[in-house]
Amino acid sequence: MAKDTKERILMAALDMFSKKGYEGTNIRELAASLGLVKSGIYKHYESKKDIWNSLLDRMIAYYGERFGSVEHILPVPDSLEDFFSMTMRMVNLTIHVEQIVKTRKVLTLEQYQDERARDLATKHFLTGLTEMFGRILSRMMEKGLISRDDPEMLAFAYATPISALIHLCDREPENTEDAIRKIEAFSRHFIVTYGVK
Amino acid sequence: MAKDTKERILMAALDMFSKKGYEGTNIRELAASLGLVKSGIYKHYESKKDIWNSLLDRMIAYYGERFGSVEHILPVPDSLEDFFSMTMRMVNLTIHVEQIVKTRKVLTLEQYQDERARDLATKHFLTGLTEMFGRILSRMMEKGLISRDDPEMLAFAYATPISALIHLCDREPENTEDAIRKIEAFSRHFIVTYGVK
DNA sequence: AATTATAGTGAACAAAAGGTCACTTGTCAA
DNA sequence: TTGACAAGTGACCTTTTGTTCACTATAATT
Repeated sequence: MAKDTKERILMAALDMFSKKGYEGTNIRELAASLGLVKSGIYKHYESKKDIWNSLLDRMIAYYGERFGSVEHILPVPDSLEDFFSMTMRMVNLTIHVEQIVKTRKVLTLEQYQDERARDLATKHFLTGLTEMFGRILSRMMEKGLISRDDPEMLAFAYATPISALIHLCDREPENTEDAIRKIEAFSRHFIVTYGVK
Repeated sequence: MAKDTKERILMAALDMFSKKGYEGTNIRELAASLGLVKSGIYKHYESKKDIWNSLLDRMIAYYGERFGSVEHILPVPDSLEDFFSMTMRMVNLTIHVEQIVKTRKVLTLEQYQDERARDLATKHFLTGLTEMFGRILSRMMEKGLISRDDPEMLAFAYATPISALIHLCDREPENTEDAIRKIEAFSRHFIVTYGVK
């Protein structure tokens, strides 16, 4: 009689939704993966949709924690090398933390069905990363590390190729190492192009 | 008693799959959207999976036609302005031709379920565009329009931001105009950065 | 004109889906 | 010790799902 069953259901749902999508997920299997029977689920959630909405609530809240409070520890790199390694640290995190990977997959699968998923997808895949790099690059320009340019445009040009390769890792996990090397190469190329020597 | 029912089923399936995904699509609705009853479908396809596989066959064949035969009319721009307008023409096509949009959506939704969809997704979203721009940029470097650099890297840096905004249009069609303006701005910025004045 | 293949219908079916409910069991408070 | 409550079970219900099949009507073939 675990008290954390409600939480475990949410995590199992994230797992199944990220693999089979909302429609492809069935409650029996979900319950079985937790070692209980389907009716047990309904002691914690009213319906399948309720699980879904709770999961989305969670994802939105989590996203707000990490990216929402913008100035939430924003270490400005003090060298181009620092900028590079900071990028790679972030990339490795985003690629290897299971929960983040699953979140991206779920948003990918449900973006056309659920409006909140749609909005969160845009943040995750586009505006979030871009805004973050926008602030960083802007500071780096002030510091003279990056040549003066439109920081938003540079951030977009930096974030989206990286995002594309992160998506590739989600789709083809067996090619993760290749993708990471490509991100490294891209980052270095970006620094050569826009960095101040 | 239309002879082209088989074809119409495929197009209706593309439409529904792109909206609701494979699992979310049901045969009754699919049949109804064509003005016939569900059992009629089975006169043309053995099963739902058969429809899906036929659709994938079609998408793969179509992709091969457009991108596969690489040198299939590859007009090399003879000015930077030409490169820009060529980009925008391609973008407008890819964003506004319904069938292409639906194909992207289907691949997005089924990329984790079906291996062929997965492979095609990578081509559509990443390698296809990149290879194409790689060839173009390589020629432009030879012509002295673009500064000498790694053409593959430049192509990647050019294709993926555009691809990200195409995805945005699929997700948020109401923001299509904004996205197109952003692509224009990005393309111009790219040309300023790498173009030879 | 007779026949045959093709396209489509409607009823029926088995399996799987989400969900409900009466019931048991273990935990904690009074 | 007792009572209340939360957590979990198993049987059951309804709907929806993909699929089949006997049958009809039309178009093409002999």
